[in-house]
Amino acid sequence: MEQDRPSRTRTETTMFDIAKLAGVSEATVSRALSGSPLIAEKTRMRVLQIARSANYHVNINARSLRQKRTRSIEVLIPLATRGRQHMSAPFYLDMLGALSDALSDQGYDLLLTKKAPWLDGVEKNSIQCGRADGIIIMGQGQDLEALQRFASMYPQIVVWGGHLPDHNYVVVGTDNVSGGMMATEHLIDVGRKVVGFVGDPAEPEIALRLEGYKRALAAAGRKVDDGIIFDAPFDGREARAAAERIIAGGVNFDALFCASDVIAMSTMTALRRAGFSVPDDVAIVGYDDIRMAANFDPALTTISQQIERGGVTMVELLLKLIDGGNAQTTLLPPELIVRESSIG
Amino acid sequence: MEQDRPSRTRTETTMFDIAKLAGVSEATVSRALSGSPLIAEKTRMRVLQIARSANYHVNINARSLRQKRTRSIEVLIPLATRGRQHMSAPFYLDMLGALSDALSDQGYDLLLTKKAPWLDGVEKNSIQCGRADGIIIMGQGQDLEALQRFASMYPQIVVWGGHLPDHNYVVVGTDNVSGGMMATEHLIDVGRKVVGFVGDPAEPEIALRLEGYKRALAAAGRKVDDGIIFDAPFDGREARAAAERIIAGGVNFDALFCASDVIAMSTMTALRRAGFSVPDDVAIVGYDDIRMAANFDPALTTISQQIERGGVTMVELLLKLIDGGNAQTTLLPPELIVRESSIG
DNA sequence: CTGTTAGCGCGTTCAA
DNA sequence: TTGAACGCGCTAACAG
Repeated sequence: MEQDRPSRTRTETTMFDIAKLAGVSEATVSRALSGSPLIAEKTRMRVLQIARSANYHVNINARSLRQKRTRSIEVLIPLATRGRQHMSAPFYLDMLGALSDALSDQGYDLLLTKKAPWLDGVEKNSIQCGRADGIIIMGQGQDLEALQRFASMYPQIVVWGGHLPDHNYVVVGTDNVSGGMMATEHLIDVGRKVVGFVGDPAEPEIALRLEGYKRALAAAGRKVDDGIIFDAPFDGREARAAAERIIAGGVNFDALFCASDVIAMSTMTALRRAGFSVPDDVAIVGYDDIRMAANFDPALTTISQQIERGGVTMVELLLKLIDGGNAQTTLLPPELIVRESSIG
Repeated sequence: MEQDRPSRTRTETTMFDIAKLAGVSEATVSRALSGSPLIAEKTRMRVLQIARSANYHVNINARSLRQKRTRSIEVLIPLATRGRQHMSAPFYLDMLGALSDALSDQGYDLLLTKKAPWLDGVEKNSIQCGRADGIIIMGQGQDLEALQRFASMYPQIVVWGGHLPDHNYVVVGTDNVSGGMMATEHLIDVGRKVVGFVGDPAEPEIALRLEGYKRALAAAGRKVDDGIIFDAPFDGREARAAAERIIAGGVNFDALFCASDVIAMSTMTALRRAGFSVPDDVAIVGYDDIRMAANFDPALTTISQQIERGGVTMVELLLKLIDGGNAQTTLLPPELIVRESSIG
């Protein structure tokens, strides 16, 4: 009935085999391996010993089917499919590492998917297929309504993103308004007179950073000048070209708050090529604190998001939701990392 | 017996429900949904219609258990757990994107794991647990024997890495020797007199690039000078410090072939800070062609690895192995991308 | 503490 | 072309 695949020589050993070897029932083997208290320590040791020497491993599918729980979590990352990259790809990838650690610490597997599920309606969603117990979504994306619809059907989700009014899902993220304020205040504090902004506010998190920027200006008694708010949408590849366009339009600013480190680095490169010095002519602050930021020249002043803590928090809240508990949207405090690109 | 978790209101609909709704047997529903030819087209349409409107999805665990096939592949990435990062992290992450696309094109899911399994012996290996049908391992790591042992137990693996003699597993990778030669020849061609090397040959791929470097020097009739082969092991964070140490030791070279783009960028930054110009004083060639390479200042000359094609190839070969077929180790040709860091 | 029993949801045989 | 029956490998309930 089942033909062995040619490449697989060994027959799968099953719990039945171990039970026979140990002279006990399958149930006892199951209990021994799952750490149940309902078993004599002596029996457990013997079964464990036999299982190990037979190189036996519990079949995960059977276990998941039986328990109706997969112990795996799907992580959705908004990396574009070919070529084009999300502006904050390095940040998301660092976060992926943090999530991998946090999930593995909790005994969960990580199922990685690049597509945003709400783009396809609810088809192929891994919770309903019984493939995952919950979903972590990196970034709210640009169709907030679709995300709301999705969340209303599948409550076991946690979203990394910005704290918007009236969302029906749990959000974990940095306090972007506060981060935007910190960056802008810092540029004002170091004596800059005309502080511009670079970023695409179509992304909710970026819009909040822009809001922080405006508030900081207002608090300093300065006028918001739309002429130096550069909101042309662009991804990582286009960042450099966009920066060049900005410069070509005239450098009528002496500081820029860039809404991501990738934008900041591209802008710095474009500025230097155009003959401007960073930070002498233009001071720069980025956002994210990606690994490269500290090694750039000049080292990039930026707003750090607590990646590791963010990953741990998302996992913690999601597991709470899966257990039927409540979870609160959580904003982590951003931190200003002063390096060289803003002082001097 | 099974208590519903509080958070899950809706009862899971099963194939039985669809069968009842459609007035057919479960077997018929199964056939309709799996595209079996053993079914009347009219019946299939009706069942499909009903399944869709009931928002029904086949339970993946039950299917996997029955078919002994999970349609998912585990991908192992050598990202360090906390803090320290692998030298070529950006490259591996781009490759992860390519793998995700390639697997999804073939209808496979991607299970992401950071740990190398052979470090733990064969425990927790996802093939044996029935969680994945095969494994893609990014990088051979430094314990080649352990990898060999692992491969001998689980033939369904494909490894990204260097083509070493006598490996018992399928390798996909760039021809690193040839890549190393191209980089070095290029530096010689642009007139550089003293070409050094930076990289840690404990990593097999790096060792092969170093081999290419040496061959190119020999072919040009030059002596290999160990004094300018800098092989201190370091990861992304330490790259900058290492570069500073190299410079502090005296810049008795006018070109460096850096075994990764991350190393190259850190080295360029360190050189510039020490008052040297790139490429005027020291020409630089990197390896990987990560996204940032083109946007650096100066834009980085580098050896491009065909990431997308590499991902597709690995998936293709692995699926062949899983089907019981044969697969050959495959080396893809590297390509020299000339930018600014090496000419001028 | 242990064994027996039942069934998770599905795909595949075999018989009709 | 369809249905009935079975079992994939495991764990939870129940009885002892």
